Amino acid sequence: MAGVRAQQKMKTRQALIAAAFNQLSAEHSFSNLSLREVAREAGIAPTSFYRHFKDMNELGLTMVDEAGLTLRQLMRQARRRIASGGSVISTSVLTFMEFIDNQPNQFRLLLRERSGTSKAFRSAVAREIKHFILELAHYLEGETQCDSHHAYMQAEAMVTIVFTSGAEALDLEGQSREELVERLQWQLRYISFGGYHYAQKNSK
Amino acid sequence: MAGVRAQQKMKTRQALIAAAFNQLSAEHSFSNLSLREVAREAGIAPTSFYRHFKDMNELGLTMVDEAGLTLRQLMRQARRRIASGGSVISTSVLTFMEFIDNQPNQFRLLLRERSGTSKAFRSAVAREIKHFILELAHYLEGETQCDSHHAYMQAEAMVTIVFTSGAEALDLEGQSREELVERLQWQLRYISFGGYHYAQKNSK
DNA sequence: TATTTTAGCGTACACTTGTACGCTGAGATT
DNA sequence: AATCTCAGCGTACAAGTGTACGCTAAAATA
Repeated sequence: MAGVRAQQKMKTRQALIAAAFNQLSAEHSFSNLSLREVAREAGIAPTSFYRHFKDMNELGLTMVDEAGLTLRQLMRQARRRIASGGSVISTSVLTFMEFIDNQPNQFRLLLRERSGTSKAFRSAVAREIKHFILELAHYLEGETQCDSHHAYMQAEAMVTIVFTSGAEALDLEGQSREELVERLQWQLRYISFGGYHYAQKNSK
Repeated sequence: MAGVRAQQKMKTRQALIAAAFNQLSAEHSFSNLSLREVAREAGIAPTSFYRHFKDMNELGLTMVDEAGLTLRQLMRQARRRIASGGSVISTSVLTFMEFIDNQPNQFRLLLRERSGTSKAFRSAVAREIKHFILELAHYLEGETQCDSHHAYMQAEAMVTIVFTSGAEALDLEGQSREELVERLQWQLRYISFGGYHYAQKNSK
């Protein structure tokens, strides 16, 4: 019961996903990908694509899931680093920047399809980002004892800013990138401080 | 010297631009547009397109400029409203939401091409948004006497959040949209308050 | 061992795309 | 009035697209 067959199928399925991610770049978004080119890079005939996915859309949604998974692993990693004594803000930012450097195409997918042309994609990405926000909100709530609604809004604002800065970071290197990170950290402090203030005020 | 000729040319040029904007929608982004379809809607032969633009790219950049212009007019309008006694935050948010309702496709263009597949587009959009940020930063600097670097970072964070909320607003209506606006306003208050605090602290 | 299942292939087809090329006729210029 | 300019057209083509259909061989099942 080795399942030689199923194993091989999984392998080319992964090859398709890998090929698709690989064809994403600064100049190539998901909607630019063609079934035929993806199949070609994965080493199968165009028509064999359908043995794995009904559609390019189905492939894409799978890719969003994969990127979401990476994002969650990232969060866990950041939490570990913070727990072992890192500054919250700079550790989080650093971790996120590593994500962008290591998996730029996963990030690009989330970034672009968040406001892309398919509602299914937009919802899928929104769902992944919401996980991210909720995690952060939960953390903030525990840490600062503010009410949960304020914690959520604070987390949402932070994630928004981190994401957008990530997008800009994709086009930058070296000095100007460090400046970006610096700005981002200040902006997070603004939100943190302001959020703390209003949450306190409101809880009275 | 009526310039009948030039006048007519301008007219079909505008028809092309209008057709292109019209074909943008939630399900259709600029890179999905085809030269032929745009020409068809504008009522000219595909090959006549080249009498006006070298490229679809050139058309697109023109469209970004136009959207940027709208954005600047918007700012002026918001300033007038504030000057005549409106709350800064709620007036700004309201004005921006009007933009999204009135010119959703101009907004979509800026939103998507900001992280799109053409560097030229990304830079063009970034330039327009930078105007927006600088205007706001200037206003904040004058209003709160904080140092200009902090004012800039504050403005940048605000614009980022407003833009992203705008993107979400495109998919929402009624109740949930009002909730979004409510959240957005809180988030802006966070930044405003936090920004004020750090700017003060730093200027000593 | 005989039978069924299925991942992958090749061919074929109907479309759509961008754009090269040369023509025309109505304004502009002289 | 004679000439020039040029916005718009029609034809044509090569390239690329998604996918329907039927085949094959190897793995799975009986």
